[in-house]
Amino acid sequence: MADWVLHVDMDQFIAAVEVLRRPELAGLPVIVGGRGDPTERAVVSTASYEARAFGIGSGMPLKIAARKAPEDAVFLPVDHEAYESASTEVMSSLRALPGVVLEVIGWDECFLGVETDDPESVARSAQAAVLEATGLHCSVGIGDNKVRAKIATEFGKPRGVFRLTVDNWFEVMGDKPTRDLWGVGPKVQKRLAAHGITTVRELADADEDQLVSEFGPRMGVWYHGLGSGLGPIVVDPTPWVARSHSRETTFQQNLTTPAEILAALAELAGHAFDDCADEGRPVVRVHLKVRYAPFETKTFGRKLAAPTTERDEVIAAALALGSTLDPQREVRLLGVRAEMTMPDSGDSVERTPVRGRI
DNA sequence: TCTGGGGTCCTAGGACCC
DNA sequence: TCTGGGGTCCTAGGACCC
Repeated sequence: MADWVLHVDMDQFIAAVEVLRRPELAGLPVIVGGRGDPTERAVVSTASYEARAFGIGSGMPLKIAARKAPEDAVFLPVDHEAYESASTEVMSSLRALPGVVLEVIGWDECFLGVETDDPESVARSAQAAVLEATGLHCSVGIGDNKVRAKIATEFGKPRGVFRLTVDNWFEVMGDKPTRDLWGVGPKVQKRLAAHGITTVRELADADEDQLVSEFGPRMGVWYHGLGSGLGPIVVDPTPWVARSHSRETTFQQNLTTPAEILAALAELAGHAFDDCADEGRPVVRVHLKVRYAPFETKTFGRKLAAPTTERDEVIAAALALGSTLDPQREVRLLGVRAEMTMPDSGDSVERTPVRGRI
């Protein structure tokens, strides 16, 4: 028996949840984002496969999506609670599978660790369990580590299963652009290309010292290994613990006066503090994010003199940071992040340098 | 043509200490 | 007249993910 990593990813999760509770939307282009008003400043969270056929995708401004969408397209507001509860059902149905360890990595995806000689059979059981419990479909990637399992899923979509291991890695991925690797975005793709590295195979064959001098000791080694599909194998069921909470808002009309900006900051800081307080942990640091119109973003923060559980102190810290903003410029987005103390847990966990939850 | 909101982690460089 | 070298902490910024 061998150890396998399965990556379970829901198909068009948010759109599927919406269609499930409104069966009359089945087969229509469904676009979920913002408050569901395509004339507002907001972006697409998820588009159904029918909408994707018109070139609409996640992250696209709703205004653009509206232009591409056909007459019968349906725009819906984001309903976090509905997706949260669907997500919980999905995860519990998977956790109930015999012999699996589950690590949640997002609303609609997770890793399963399992020891078996027939990972495809486990994958099919996972799909059946999720469908039975929720009426939703998912795809499953099978790998000999997390990186390969995660990438395999894309080849399984929709509703399929795909296996990617050291044996077929280069055959499947060798000629693909580096951008197809998990953790390589547009910027890193460009910096790699500047070194003559454009494909996965070229990344694997690259000189590691050169990558280290370009990206630093950690990321250089990580990217080099990524070319060969190397990655961690341990699936960690420990519940995820937030390190910080933030609130941000894009204003439909830009803010123009210091008074408006300070009022908005105080409100956001209060919400961010409350999110931390709900976890019973003090705030150690406050960050500000500001997007000046039209589109220049600045972030900066300050460590507090001491960890605090006082709401007023966190708001005061945010306002103090806010007083450094340029009063001459219009503000289109403000965000406040509150970082919390970490619970004592012997912080020796080895992390994967892929940003976001893992 | 217009670009959300919620997160995490890495790196460079300055400050400061010995 | 020439200003080390190592370590740690902090801040700002960048990049990526869902």
